[in-house]
Amino acid sequence: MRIGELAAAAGTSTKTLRFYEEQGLLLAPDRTPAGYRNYDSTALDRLDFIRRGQAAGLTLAQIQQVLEIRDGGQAPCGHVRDLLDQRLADIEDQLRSLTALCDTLTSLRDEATTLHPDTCGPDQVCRYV
Amino acid sequence: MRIGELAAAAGTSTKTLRFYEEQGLLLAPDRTPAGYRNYDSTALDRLDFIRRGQAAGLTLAQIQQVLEIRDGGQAPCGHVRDLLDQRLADIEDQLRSLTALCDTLTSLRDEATTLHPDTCGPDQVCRYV
DNA sequence: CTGGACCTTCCAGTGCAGGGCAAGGTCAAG
DNA sequence: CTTGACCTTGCCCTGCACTGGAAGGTCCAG
Repeated sequence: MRIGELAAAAGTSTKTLRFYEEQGLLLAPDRTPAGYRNYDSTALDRLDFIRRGQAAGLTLAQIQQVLEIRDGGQAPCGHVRDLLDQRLADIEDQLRSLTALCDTLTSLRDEATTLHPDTCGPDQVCRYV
Repeated sequence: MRIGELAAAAGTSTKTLRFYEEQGLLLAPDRTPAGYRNYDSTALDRLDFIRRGQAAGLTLAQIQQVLEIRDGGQAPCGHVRDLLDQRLADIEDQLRSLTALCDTLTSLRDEATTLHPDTCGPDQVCRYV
């Protein structure tokens, strides 16, 4: 399987695949005599795992760590649990601050709708913000 | 008021102030004979506005647009309303996808807690993700 | 044998919001 | 007179996940 086929199968670009290899996410595949990368089907599984990890909000560096543990022959379960816990805590923080921001913006918006524009004093930049 | 004083008063750094000036967010202040920036108190108001805009999730480029309209002598109200609307829509999207992600992660975590690590097959990278 | 699709490597840039450091000028206190 | 705190400009660096382009090699159909 050449790089273009794998990219198409995984729904990504050849650029991205070479980048992943450089970052240690994809193992360097065999090469044809001409130097072309020659992937086997496990590469696609690996890409699917990377995609699921990204969908879970992990960074490429974190995904790389998990793959490295697995490549070393160990089950990365404990590490993955820690990563998921950390992500959950981060996301709950983000949710809290986004919710607060949403409330603030909503009330700013409501003021902006009910107040007349000409009540803006020249002394302030904008009474809405 | 020199740049260090203004930075301290605004709770930011001199680097940031010079950066804002370069980006058109702060007007270029007068200079002392030695070439030092000499701010008046309106600069602090402007920085407060920038900080409020950032707190509302606007980018510096968007804040700069609002300030530019205001500097041009017009009230930026309509534009600000549009920006706030856009931000609100974006945030609601973010909230939706974060909530979904949170649910997904929570169930992944629960599986990771209840399943034994040794049920991980060697054929998959990690059954948790 | 030629054209076009594909592959290779390397270098550089994107967006956001600054941070770090160098080399030099200025000012007030001791 | 010197020390130290502050100021000036200029240039590159950060993190994240890619993306673009140049210059050249390979493979297959017509």
